[in-house]
Amino acid sequence: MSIKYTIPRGTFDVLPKDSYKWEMIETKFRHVANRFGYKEIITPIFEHAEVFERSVGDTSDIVQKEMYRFTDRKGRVFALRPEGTAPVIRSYVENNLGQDNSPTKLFYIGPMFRYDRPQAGRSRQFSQYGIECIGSNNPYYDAEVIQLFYIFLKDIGLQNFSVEVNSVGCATCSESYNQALTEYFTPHLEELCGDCKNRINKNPRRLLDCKVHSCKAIAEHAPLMLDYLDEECQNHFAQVQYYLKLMKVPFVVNSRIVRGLDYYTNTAFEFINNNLGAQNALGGGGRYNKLVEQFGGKPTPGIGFAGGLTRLLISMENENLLSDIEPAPTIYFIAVGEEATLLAIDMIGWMRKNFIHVEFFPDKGSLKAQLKNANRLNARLAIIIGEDELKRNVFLQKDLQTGEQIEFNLESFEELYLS
RNA sequence: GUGGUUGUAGUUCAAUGGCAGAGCACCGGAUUGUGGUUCCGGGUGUUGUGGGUUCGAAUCCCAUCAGCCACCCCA
Repeated sequence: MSIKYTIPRGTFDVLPKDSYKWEMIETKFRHVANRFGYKEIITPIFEHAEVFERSVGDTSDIVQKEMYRFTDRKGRVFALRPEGTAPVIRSYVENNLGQDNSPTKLFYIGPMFRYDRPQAGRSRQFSQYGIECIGSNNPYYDAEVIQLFYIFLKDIGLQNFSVEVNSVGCATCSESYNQALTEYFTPHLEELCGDCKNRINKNPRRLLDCKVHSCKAIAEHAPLMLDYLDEECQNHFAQVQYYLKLMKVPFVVNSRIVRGLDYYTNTAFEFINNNLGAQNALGGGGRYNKLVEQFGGKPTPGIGFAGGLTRLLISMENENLLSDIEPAPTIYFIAVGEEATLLAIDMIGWMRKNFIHVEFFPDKGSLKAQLKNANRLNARLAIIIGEDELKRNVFLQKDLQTGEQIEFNLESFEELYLS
């Protein structure tokens, strides 16, 4: 008896027709990151659960509802990583990466896991690419991080997205702002939705984000974070914008950006693509000046972003950036008869050693079927060797675009294909 | 976690409770050794899964799984 297995909910296989697109995007990202001086870091897919609980915030949805937690044989509690920053900071501190004075620039690409109801652009295992710049509070780096993301998307050819920036302030302005918000919303308490009634004390900032109409109307006139920044934070934000203009990165200030992870301070930003539907964020990030300390390192500022690979692919598909780039073979080899096949195996081995993309299907059937297949694979040339050619010590090379067919001596084979 | 919606061939989709079909793709032939165009032929299926109602279920009912959409959350 055989059982048919199915893939776990909210996951997907990246099939050959798509995997080369993934690879292409990853390669482009690596190139851009390298150009900016970022180096790749690869951390495990699971960590001690505490790594996330303490940094992402133990009241956040990610930790409370969405983390894949498990216990190993010795009772240690681990979690599949729901995001990339915390592991990088853990590694930064654990390995003392901040030795030289300049900021440490790291990037990563890999799968993340969150237990959530699947939807377009949202799955339980998803791939993120991201960078972290650790060791400087210079607003230049805030701008540089945003610039890198921007250049990466432009590099890939994406047109339709916008950059939104905000500042959520440091701990001090954050506190006075939260207070102002609570004061503003409390008189309206009865008009708010149930969720917002709960949120008002826990995290009043979330009320700004609520999609319920009545709440939205009230929130419209709520005090703005930007008005509660202290002088230092105001300055910082102004300089970030100044540098962004200098870098010619178009952006808008959106004072409503509220990041879902607790560790953000000062600069917060999102890259939005409105063709994506409800899950419209291509990526986002911000500054986290207290995070390294939280992990037991000495006080060190940092900033970074993370983007979703699948969402990027969806956006690119929408803008038709992914057609016709599947790699096609240079040569399709056809051998007819046993003796010719033996010779073919030898010749094909030589070609592959010499970096030529050769396709060969010894059991494909008739010459007709073989050529049909060559055509489907979009091969440039076909090499044909049958009994007749073998006798005369030659092989046929057919140009599959023009149909032109030339006969070559077998001896000239290596010389012909060396260039 | 909540609400809505969909599930039929490889794929896109048809089929009043009454023989499960079409386009594309695929395979074979016309041409026994020459592709892309053309012509001829071939349906490749556990109707997501499991129950129930019925003489009879792709169709109605229940459950379940999965996709999609929105909430939520965020990448």
